[in-house]
Amino acid sequence: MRRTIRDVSQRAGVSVGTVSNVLNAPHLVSKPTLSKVLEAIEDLDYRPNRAARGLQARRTHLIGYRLPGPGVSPALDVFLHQVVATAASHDLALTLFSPRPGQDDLEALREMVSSGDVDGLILSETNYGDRRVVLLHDLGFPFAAFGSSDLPFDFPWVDIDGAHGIALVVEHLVAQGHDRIALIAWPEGSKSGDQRVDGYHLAMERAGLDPDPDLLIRTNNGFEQGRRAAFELFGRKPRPTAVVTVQDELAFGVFAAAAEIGLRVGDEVGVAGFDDSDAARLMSPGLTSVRQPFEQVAEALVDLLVARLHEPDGDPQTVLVKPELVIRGSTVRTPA
Amino acid sequence: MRRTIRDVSQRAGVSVGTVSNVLNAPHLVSKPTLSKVLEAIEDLDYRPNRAARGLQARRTHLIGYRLPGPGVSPALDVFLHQVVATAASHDLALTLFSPRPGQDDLEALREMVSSGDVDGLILSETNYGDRRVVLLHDLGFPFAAFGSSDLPFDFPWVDIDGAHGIALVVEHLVAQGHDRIALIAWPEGSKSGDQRVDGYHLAMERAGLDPDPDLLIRTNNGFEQGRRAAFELFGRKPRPTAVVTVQDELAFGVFAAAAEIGLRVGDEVGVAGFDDSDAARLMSPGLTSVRQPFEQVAEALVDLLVARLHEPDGDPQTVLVKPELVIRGSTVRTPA
DNA sequence: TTGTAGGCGTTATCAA
DNA sequence: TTGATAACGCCTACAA
Repeated sequence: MRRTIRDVSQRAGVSVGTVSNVLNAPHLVSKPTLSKVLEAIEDLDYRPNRAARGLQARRTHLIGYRLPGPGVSPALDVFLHQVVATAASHDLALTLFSPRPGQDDLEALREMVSSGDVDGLILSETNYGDRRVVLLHDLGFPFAAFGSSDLPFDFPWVDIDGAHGIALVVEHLVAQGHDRIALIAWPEGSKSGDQRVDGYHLAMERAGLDPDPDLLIRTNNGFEQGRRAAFELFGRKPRPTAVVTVQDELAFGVFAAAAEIGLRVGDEVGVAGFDDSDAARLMSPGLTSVRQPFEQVAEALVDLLVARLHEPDGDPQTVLVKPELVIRGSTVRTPA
Repeated sequence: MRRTIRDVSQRAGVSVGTVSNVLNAPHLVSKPTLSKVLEAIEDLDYRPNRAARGLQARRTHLIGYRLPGPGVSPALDVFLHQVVATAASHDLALTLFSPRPGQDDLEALREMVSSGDVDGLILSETNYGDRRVVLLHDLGFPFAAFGSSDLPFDFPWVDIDGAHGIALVVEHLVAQGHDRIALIAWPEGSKSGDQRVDGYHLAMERAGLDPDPDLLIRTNNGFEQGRRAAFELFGRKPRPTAVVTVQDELAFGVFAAAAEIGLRVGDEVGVAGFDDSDAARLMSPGLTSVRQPFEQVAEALVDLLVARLHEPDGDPQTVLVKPELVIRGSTVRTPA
């Protein structure tokens, strides 16, 4: 049974205004009235109606998240869980949306904004010159983005330091005695991809290693892509001693290529990935990989958005979180 | 800029009621008025405010989904995507929730219901005697459940025919010439787990094979659990020729045990899983597994819920979808 | 400290 | 076919 504030007021023998005050400004209410009203609320299992509250306050207490396409986002469950939890702690609920068939991303966004269905938005997979960010910025609509960009204005974002992640991998490999370290990366033009390549170059340089351009291959995500790239790399003379990839699935392609050539992963060639997917843990040998702290990202995104909601004109904050290296058999030689 | 229905009515030179009719009952409006109003809507980029609409109609146009804990639900991205898309086609948006820390599932549910924040709910991981289902049924609140149960009343659910899935696996193995087929299943007491065991028994019987109780091991999810169970099974005399599991990760544990013993998966022992996870595809050999059609489930769940919303007292519908066998190297002998 | 009244944006009702 | 008006449930003034 759904109760209204009026039901409560009648049961407690007070006016609706007083009940409202109990909820929103308890310090204005006398002790006895307070407890009387609280009891009535309890008895009736009353909760304020969000729609009505939102209508009056021009706030929906809802934030929106543009759901990425299937297969795009590793650990979506972890991420969403933390977004929901953090949002709840701010008395906010999360609603998901994605463009309707035939509708483009910007239109979908514009619709979210003009319908007033949400107080703010969380974007992910931000990229160079991201038009969604430009749109929301121009409209002055509160948002926070997962991923930085290269736009001529500041906006609130949270990013994972991919350069640091790849650098951790390279450092680890160097410590293992590797000196011909190859990289399988994405084609140029994605912010997160380029960050990872930068991290590779930086770490190679710091280790005093010459980053041979022949050891950098660019390709899209995928097992087969990784396999093909690995064959190419294994054909180079001298052969790379280790292959780093910007995504786990690429690394599994490298596993396959190594097996076909008869190279033992771990002992004869080091292989590392990025994402710390389930498969990385389950594979044999396990795949050394970079774990992205999605919980932290989720929490930071909501916090940044909430800050925006409260102070739309404050300076946009940004957060860069450091990923973590998970070392497994694929980069470690088994003792003889 | 957020516009109201009043802005539109003024621009079009009609009353707000007429604008509302254009939106909700266009057949009541004359052609010229209609186009005048539509133009004004277009010009102002007007969208009705969901909160206000919901307040008046006692409908929020929001449905809620209880987010399962991280790691529980394979292919959450696929599932959510389809839920969002199907919901959108019914003019419904999806909102996620999960119990606050310290709050139990039933309380969270009760809160969703009494706040009136959502029109209906989608539950997942339904089990025997599911108290959430009982609660919502007793309250008469619209919902649809992913997973059937054993309750003394009917309710709308969608389930994947796990018995059929495991039966497909067994039939496939029999066709490959296997006759000692073991099963690693979950402990008794879960509906979906017991379904899968039933499917095993049924298919064994149909194949004229004696289901040796020594070849059925019950354990919880996990790599290590699968590995231990496999060691036990491989100790039986005569040794099973194939091991079926009710979850992929268990199967990878079997892979590991086989490798340690020196048994070649595929050639010397057949192994099959359930879920068709990414890892199943990426492993070498690939893991034969049962693919669950989560898109279909998602679509059916929303459709069932919508039916409920429109006709709360109709007979609850149920949908049982058939999973699909994906055959990979783990159950196929490589030709010599 | 408590009560009353107006309005948030929409839809439904009823009269014109 | 259209327009005026009263809800829907809540919060914020302001009055008592």
